[in-house]
Amino acid sequence: MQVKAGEKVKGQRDAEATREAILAAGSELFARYGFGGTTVDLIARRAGANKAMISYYFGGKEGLYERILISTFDEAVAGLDSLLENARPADEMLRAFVGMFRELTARRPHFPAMMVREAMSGGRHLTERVLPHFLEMFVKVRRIYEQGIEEGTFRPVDPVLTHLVVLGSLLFFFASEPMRSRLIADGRLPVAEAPSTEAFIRNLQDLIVRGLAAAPAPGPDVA
Amino acid sequence: MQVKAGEKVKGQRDAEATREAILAAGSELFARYGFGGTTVDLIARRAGANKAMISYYFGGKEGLYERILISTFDEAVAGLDSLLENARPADEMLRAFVGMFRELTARRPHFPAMMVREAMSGGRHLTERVLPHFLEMFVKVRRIYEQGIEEGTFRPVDPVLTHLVVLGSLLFFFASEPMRSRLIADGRLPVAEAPSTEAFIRNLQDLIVRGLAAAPAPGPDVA
DNA sequence: TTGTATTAGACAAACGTTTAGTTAGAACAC
DNA sequence: GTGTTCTAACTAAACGTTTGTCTAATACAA
Repeated sequence: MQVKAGEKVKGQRDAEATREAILAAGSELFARYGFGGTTVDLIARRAGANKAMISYYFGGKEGLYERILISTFDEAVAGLDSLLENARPADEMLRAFVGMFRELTARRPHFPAMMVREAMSGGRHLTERVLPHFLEMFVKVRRIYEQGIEEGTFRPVDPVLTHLVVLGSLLFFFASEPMRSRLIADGRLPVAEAPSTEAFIRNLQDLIVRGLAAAPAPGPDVA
Repeated sequence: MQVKAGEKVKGQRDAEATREAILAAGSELFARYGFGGTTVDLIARRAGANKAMISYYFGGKEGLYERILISTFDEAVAGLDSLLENARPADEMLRAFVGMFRELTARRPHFPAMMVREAMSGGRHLTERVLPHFLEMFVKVRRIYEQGIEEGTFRPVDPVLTHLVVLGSLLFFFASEPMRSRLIADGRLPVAEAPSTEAFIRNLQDLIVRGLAAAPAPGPDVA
């Protein structure tokens, strides 16, 4: 992708490209197999680099993992910030949040699995440097639900519990993509191709907004 | 828990108890840290057994993992079967499914994390012996949505996409328990104690049934 | 004694990291 | 330009550790 040139004196072939290749390979493998389920050897091979380069550039396997975690979560926080800038009715905000999440995963396909893994392990690798970014994300979304209840758009539900439903749906859908594509490739599922991401997103948006509605039922469109 | 006694000749102290202890320790650690993130040494220590016992009883680490997977999924299938025996309106069935899932996790606390891990890895350990049980589960739940649409209780939604929302919510809620309890223990969350499971289940049931309703809005009770 | 249960230790393979050395571009002197 | 020096980029090999499994010996109930 984008290589910051000129900034540093280039030693040999393409320093930044190697870094990026390692980051990409690491993201993919860590997301899929977890920290313990991946070897630096495999990461290096997929990146087309020598495995010593991982220590050289990132200070080791742990350093690489943490770097990937931070940059991934940071991007999520940035997406949320731009979303919350201009206030709108809560139901629109909620739809926008789901849409934003979808765009985020288009740029960072491994964000959901990384987040789920951290959630399951109790944040084994969520160091003091990452945790604040992580928590920030949670607090910000919560405001959407509280606003919806205040303005009367939503029923008086528990914001935290409701957010867990939305977030869980999104995370699981994207994180479980490997399973779906494997089952479909093996012909073990009755469908010919994977469900479209767009259809899932629309389905979730409608389901949640309808489920939260204080009034009988709104409805921009029915799927 | 329950020890099947008398079935086999007991050699020394308590053969079955050792097996059970290993199974329990393995379930907990595999669920939390994954297959690669756990060592047989740790499992053995937590089970109070010698690590050679894992090979002795289960044919090694992989054998133990697979055994845990199978028995866990089998219990889920059994729970579903008993649920689908007596037909009721689809919205009731859906509430019952969510409730059944909750009871299942009470008996098998590590089922959600195990399932999520398999989904993320593309079923790395889902061998030919486990897969059928896994798929059976999916097909059975799908019927609930199809029935609801047929009988007019639900809007005409995509059954697979909708099920992904429900399942994802449930799996993530239970699988992410380690993260929540850690954050609360560290005082990093504004709440004093973890949200109650019952509250989450009720919240999800109401949200989904309302979100799927064809008619304006039913509602046994509002949380 | 017989057979199951259990253990400590040995073992090779796999792993992450370090090291020593090589390559090649850039900077400088002339 | 030419030659020299310097340094970042990179590699292959080695290292020490960890890991899962296997072995030989032991404990004990039947």
